[in-house]
Amino acid sequence: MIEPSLTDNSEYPSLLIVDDDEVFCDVLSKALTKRGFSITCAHTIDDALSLAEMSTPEYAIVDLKLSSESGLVLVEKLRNLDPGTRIVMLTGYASIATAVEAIKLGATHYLAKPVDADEIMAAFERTVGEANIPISAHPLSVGRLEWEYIQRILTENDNNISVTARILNMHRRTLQRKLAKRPLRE
Amino acid sequence: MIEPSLTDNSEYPSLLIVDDDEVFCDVLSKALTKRGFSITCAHTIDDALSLAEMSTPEYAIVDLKLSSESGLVLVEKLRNLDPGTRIVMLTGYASIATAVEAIKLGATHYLAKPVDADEIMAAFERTVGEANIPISAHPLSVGRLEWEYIQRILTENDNNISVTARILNMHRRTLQRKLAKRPLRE
DNA sequence: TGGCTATGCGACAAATTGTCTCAGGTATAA
DNA sequence: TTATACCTGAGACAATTTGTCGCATAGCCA
Repeated sequence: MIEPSLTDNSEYPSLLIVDDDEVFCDVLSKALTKRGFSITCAHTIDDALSLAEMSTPEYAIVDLKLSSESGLVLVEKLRNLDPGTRIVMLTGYASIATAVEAIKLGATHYLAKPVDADEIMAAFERTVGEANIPISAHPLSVGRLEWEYIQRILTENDNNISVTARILNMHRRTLQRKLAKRPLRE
Repeated sequence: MIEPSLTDNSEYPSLLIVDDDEVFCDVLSKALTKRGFSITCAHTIDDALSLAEMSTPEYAIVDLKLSSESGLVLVEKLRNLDPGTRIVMLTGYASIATAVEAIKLGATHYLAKPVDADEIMAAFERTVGEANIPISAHPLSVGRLEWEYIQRILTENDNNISVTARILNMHRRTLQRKLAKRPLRE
């Protein structure tokens, strides 16, 4: 569903939110409007593209897991439309593999849900280097390691679950279930 | 310690390995020499820079956690010396935040240890989008990966099972049982 | 000796996997 | 169009693996 903002021609910077979770879009939309953005929401890649082609947004927030297709392709297309667009990729299924891919495709930043509006704002502002990232003292938990590894093989194989399961010598049903679960925090 | 390769002027592509773990450097060095690279190793950022300034490497493998400083600054500097250098960042303490930063600084890829030489090779080759050519020989099965990882953390902690279990966020009883089982092949 | 921690292992419940099975989807070749 | 060959999500149920407790033993240190 396309929901053009009522303040399209405003002086406020335009920001496109793309997420299939409508509730999430609404909440985020309100929070960012209050912070001075002119918000537009889209719930599918096609809608997002239509909107962006009409008027390329200055900022964009894209969810990685959009129904069928990956939000990654949208990042690439938005970038092609306007290399100046600042894009933050958001996802509840964060992994190093997709983060690497997102940044290489031109995303400005990559954040794991849950996030709040302030973190997103900070992500838009940030430039390389000025962040002093603590090198985590602790190694990944085995569960997390497994998640990262699976994600890596999965992206290397075009997100083909069957192939990945075979490569990993793991039952497809099991892979399905692991992927359905959110990655454990930490 | 600076260890210039004996085949500096060879026809082989030059590859600089920067990791403070000497054993790891040696092992990796041998594996990559066999694959046709002219390897040089450095264990500190300063050494790495000295070497790179003398002759910028075509490829580089940089560990994130180098003694005091972060390997991230090295990525940036190597890139400044020669934007064409392909850099893979490696780390036993992977996190999404550092992965994002590494890629933004110009790293070609970011991998969590344990990795094998083939995976690193694949990372060098890969470019955005065209990703999936690697009929990677045989990535480790998740079970095998877990075993390798557990062994590493275990030795890093003096073979203390209780401590390792806590770090890995895994029940001690479970770790006991996993260790009791022999490592599954493949 | 008491306090603290590590270790091995038995037992049972809780959770995760392996298997099998269906019911679509999506290509491609005949 | 039909056939063939994949891929995918999901239900159901048994087989395994984990999480949890508990307990006895052992080393260390004040």
